Amino acid sequence: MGRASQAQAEENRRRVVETSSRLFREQGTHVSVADLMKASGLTHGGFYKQFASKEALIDEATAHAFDQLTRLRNDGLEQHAGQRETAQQALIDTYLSIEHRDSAADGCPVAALVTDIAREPRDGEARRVYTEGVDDFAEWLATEDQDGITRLCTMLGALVLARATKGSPLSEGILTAARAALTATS
Amino acid sequence: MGRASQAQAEENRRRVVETSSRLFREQGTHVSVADLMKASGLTHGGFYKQFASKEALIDEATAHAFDQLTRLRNDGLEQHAGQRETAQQALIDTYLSIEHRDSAADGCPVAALVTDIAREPRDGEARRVYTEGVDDFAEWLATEDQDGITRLCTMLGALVLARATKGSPLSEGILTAARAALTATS
DNA sequence: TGTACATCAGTGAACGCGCGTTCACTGATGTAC
DNA sequence: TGTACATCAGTGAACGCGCGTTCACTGATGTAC
Repeated sequence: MGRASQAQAEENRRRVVETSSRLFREQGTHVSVADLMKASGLTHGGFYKQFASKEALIDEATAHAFDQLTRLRNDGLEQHAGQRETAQQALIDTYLSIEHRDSAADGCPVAALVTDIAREPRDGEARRVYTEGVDDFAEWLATEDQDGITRLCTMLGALVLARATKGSPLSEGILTAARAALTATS
Repeated sequence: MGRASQAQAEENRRRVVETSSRLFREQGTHVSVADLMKASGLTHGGFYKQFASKEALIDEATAHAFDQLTRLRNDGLEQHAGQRETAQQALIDTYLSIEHRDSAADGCPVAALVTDIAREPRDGEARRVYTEGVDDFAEWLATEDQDGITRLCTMLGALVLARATKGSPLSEGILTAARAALTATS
């Protein structure tokens, strides 16, 4: 193989963060370094040329997922010409869709990482980024009638419950009920 | 050591299920067989005299946690002399308390196991028990004005989010906001 | 611009360790007479 | 009721395997002249 160019190395590093961000959301942060590297098209030996530890990658991948979430929300606002409530309603419908339930890898990191983050070290970077992400999301979801935190709790609760009960008709029922509740009150 | 009596063996088995049910809720189902046995006061070698596999123990421990939850709800109803809405409100306040946030081991399995169950095999016993448990809980929480599923989503979402953001003031804010929302609408 | 050589991204094998599971063994328990 | 012996719950060492991390090596890349 030999040495990769600086541009190639940078591109490889980006791909590892991107891939890990997806696999962590899909399967949890227990995914092994070897699997993450293989999914990125590399061998696992080179991992420590790019990252100090697996923990450091978890921090970066978490930040990456939250950047994506912020971008997605901003795009939504722009698409609805700055109409806050319309953009919120559109995001809620997407959030509580069967597609989102079935593709955690591309989905909301607040929901996908909630348990893994609760078990991360209290002073870690991943937790800091996560908490900040929850705060931002709640602010974005707020209406005149209801605070955004409660709406986020209902959305996230519905999504993780629908994932845990997938295979039973209850799963779709959860999404439908939460969608109805979050449409009626806004 | 030598052979334990039938009564002792039964008692040991019960203790392993009980201990595992707590540790799984606190730390997830990744807790090792050796740790579970040690926490139950036994050595890990004897595990397979009592259980077919770790998977089988997860099934039993999940069922045990849900039995406990059902009992707790029934006790609540009894304590409030069958007054449904009063019992519901009392449970909601306990559910969204800092004590519940900080003691997942004794707490609600719907919240504690939500991610682990989503990653369990689709046709497993643990998933079946979990889904049934969600259904029962939702039914118990229903009011004339609101379906129980949405209330459960908000409660569970708030609890897991409060756990993931623990250490930040946001964590207490989440519990307070959800408590207010679930008191206003009932 | 062309040549000589130091750098270092990526490889693949290895490290100690903990996992779920198996097994030969122990000796008090439970049973048959 | 007392004795002889088969049973089997629990022990502790071992199994193959995958984990996070380390390291000697390769050879194209980047740099100094």
